[in-house]
Amino acid sequence: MTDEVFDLGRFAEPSLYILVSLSEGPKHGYAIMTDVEAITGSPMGPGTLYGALARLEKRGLIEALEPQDRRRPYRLTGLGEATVRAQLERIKGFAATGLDRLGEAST
Amino acid sequence: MTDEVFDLGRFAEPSLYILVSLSEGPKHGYAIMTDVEAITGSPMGPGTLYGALARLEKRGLIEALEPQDRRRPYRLTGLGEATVRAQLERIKGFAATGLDRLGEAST
DNA sequence: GGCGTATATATCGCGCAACGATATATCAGG
DNA sequence: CCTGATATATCGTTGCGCGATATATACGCC
Repeated sequence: MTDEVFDLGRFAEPSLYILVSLSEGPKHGYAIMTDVEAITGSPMGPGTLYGALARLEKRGLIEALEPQDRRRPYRLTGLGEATVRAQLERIKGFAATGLDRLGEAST
Repeated sequence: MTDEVFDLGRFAEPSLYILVSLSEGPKHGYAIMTDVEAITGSPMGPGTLYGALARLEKRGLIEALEPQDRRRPYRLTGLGEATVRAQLERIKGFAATGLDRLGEAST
C-alpha cells in the first residue's frame, strides 16, 4: 500500500458521495444526482456535481465511458475504489470513536 | 427533536473533529489541537482551529468557560452534543451503506 | 544566565471547493 | 403545445481550510 493516494482534498464530502454512488456500478451525472439525494437525503445541485466529477476524473479516481444517447456515464477506477474504501473505513472508525466518547448507551 | 439544527455547514470536517474532542470533556484550544491530531493522525493548524472554534461558538454549539491561567477552555453545549451525535450517526450509516455497496467481504 | 522548545492564543491572506443560479436541449404526457 | 422530467454545462459568490506569521509565557538544559 503506497499510502500516497487516498486523499480527497480539503472539502470532500460531495466527492465521497459520488464515489459511493459509483460503487454500485457505472452511472451518468443525472443518475448520480438522484442517487446521492436518495442516500443522503439532501439534493446535490449540478454545480457541485459536475465540478466534483471533473476533479475526480482529473485525479484518476473515476473514468468516463462511451456516451450513450445523451448520457455520459462514469465508472470507478481501481484507484477510486481503493480510495473510497479507505475513506469509508476511516470515517467509520472515526464515527465509532466519537460515539464511544459520547456514551452511546444514553438512549 | 426539532430537526432544524444539525447542520455544520458546507463541509465542516475540522468542526466535527473539534466537537468530538470536546465530547470527552472541556478542553482549551491547544489541547484540542493535539487531541485531534492524536485521533485523526493529521495535525490541525491554529488557523483551522481558532477559525472553526469561533464559528462553533457563534452557532451555539460550544461555549467558552472561565479562562484559567493562559488557557481558554470550551465546553459542548446541549445543542452541540445533539449535533455531534446526529452527525456521527449520519456518517456511521453512510459509511455502512458505502462499505456494503463495495462488498466489504473482499478483504 | 541564556537558549531552545513546548505551551497557548490570535490573525491575515490565498486558494479553491461547494453550491445556487442560469442556460440549453431533448423527450414524454396531458 | 406546453409543462415537467431528463441530462449536461458554466458562471459567480461565499466562505471554509490551512499555512504562515506574530506574540507571550514557562520550563528544562547546558
